[in-house]
Amino acid sequence: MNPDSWSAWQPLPLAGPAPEPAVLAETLDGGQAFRWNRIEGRAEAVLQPPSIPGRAATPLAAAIKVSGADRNPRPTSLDVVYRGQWSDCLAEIRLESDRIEWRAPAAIETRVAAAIGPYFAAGHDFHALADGLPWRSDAHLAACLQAFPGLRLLRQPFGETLLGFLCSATKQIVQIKQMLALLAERHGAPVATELKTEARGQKPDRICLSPSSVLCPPPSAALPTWEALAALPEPELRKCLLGFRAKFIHGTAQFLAAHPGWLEETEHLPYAAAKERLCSLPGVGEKIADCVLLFGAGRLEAFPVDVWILRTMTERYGLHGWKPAHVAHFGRTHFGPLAGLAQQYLFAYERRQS
DNA sequence: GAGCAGGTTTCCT
DNA sequence: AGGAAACCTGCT
Repeated sequence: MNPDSWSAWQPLPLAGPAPEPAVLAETLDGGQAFRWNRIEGRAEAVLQPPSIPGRAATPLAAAIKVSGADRNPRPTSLDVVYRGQWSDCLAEIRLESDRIEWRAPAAIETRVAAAIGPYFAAGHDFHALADGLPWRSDAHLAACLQAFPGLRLLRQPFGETLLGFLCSATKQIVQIKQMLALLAERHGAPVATELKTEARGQKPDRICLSPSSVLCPPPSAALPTWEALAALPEPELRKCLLGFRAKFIHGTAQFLAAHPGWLEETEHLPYAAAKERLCSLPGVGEKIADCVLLFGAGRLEAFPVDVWILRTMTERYGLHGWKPAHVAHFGRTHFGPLAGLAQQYLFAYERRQS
């Protein structure tokens, strides 16, 4: 077996409807997670355009599609591949017409196979869950649900989610991704060193980051553990573009190092208790705590209020002049125990508008 | 070159 | 309690 190779593509069975490309993009790269990047479509994908049911691909149509793909970077569904990482896993995801497929470096395939289902909360049918939201009496919510069919919440590793959102204060997604990539590259453990061999020997995939990116090589290191972060002096952290967040991350790392097991206990506490504990960490307020619990602990009652949600609730729900804390309370009572799921749809919708 | 960005903390009234 | 200002830094 060649350790440099990738496993075969295999289906990722997710409960609920398959997302369309834009919805998959929103799920992986829309602010829940910061470690997914769209990579260039592969030759194999371009040469095998999907046969769309009901629209048989004539040779001419196929030829047009292929030549069009050559000139035009706009991807067809099979061209779209995302590469992402979490804990000590690295995987690629692509969208078939009716399902999601994944693959991993062959050397870590077993590990990824065991972890990818939980990461995607594969057993949760979010579409069915969303039916329990008050969309029947809330026209805007109904529009948001309809606009993003197949949108999912991820269930990321708790500690990594905390790190990601500690980086998020007044930063855009691209910049957060840069910080985390830098942290991983400089202070994280390599995930699949075999890949580096492959990347050197063959043509590496291009990483697509919106602005001219700091990140040319595809990331292949895990994020640093909190233990590793605790061993770093704060100036070292500042070198990773963290700015004033470095102090918070340093402080949190010191606290966690002094309280073994604290993070894992927090992860399994009920929502209110977990949130209270998270908010006691330096740099963690209500918003970040809710994000960590929603995206890193599966607490669907968490209702993070960021500027997008604030805008939504102000403009579309008429809550002019409300403070974030009041908006959060309104959201939890109006949307109920799945408020966090509603939040994700509202968030995606609002972002698309601008 | 000034202003701003998916937030929290601190310092005010 | 509630409302500014400060905190870093890279990008437009």
